[in-house]
Amino acid sequence: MSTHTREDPFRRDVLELTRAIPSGRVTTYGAIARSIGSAQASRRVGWVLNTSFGMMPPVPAHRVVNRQGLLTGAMHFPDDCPMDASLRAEGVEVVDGKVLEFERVFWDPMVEWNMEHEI
DNA sequence: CATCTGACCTAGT
DNA sequence: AACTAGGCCAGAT
Repeated sequence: MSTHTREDPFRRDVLELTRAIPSGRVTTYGAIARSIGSAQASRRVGWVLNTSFGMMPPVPAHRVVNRQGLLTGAMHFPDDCPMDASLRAEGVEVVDGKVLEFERVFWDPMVEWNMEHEI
């Protein structure tokens, strides 16, 4: 079974956790990776999200940015649904491809997701 | 088949 | 502060 199927635990966890990010908040590739027990695999998180367009239920991949709050994945979004516009529509301020007040907007899955799920 | 690339990050120098 | 190396691993070359 190849690793890009629904069966892959890493992939499954990335999608599940990303769906848990509240509207108006953002988290990071590294935070997701750490939270699902693959601390070094932040690059893979991006790869999984890149395959998540059009999935049902939807995956709010625009809520995942890099550690500095930069919208490093922006170029992979469709022109009619750009990453920065999607964030602004949720009340997240973005200037020059960067989330303003990143520390305030940051949603930490280690705190807000794992604890809730008693991991 | 080998090597490089990338929606990244940490640790070490 | 500015590097570098290493780790992850699917696709592309």
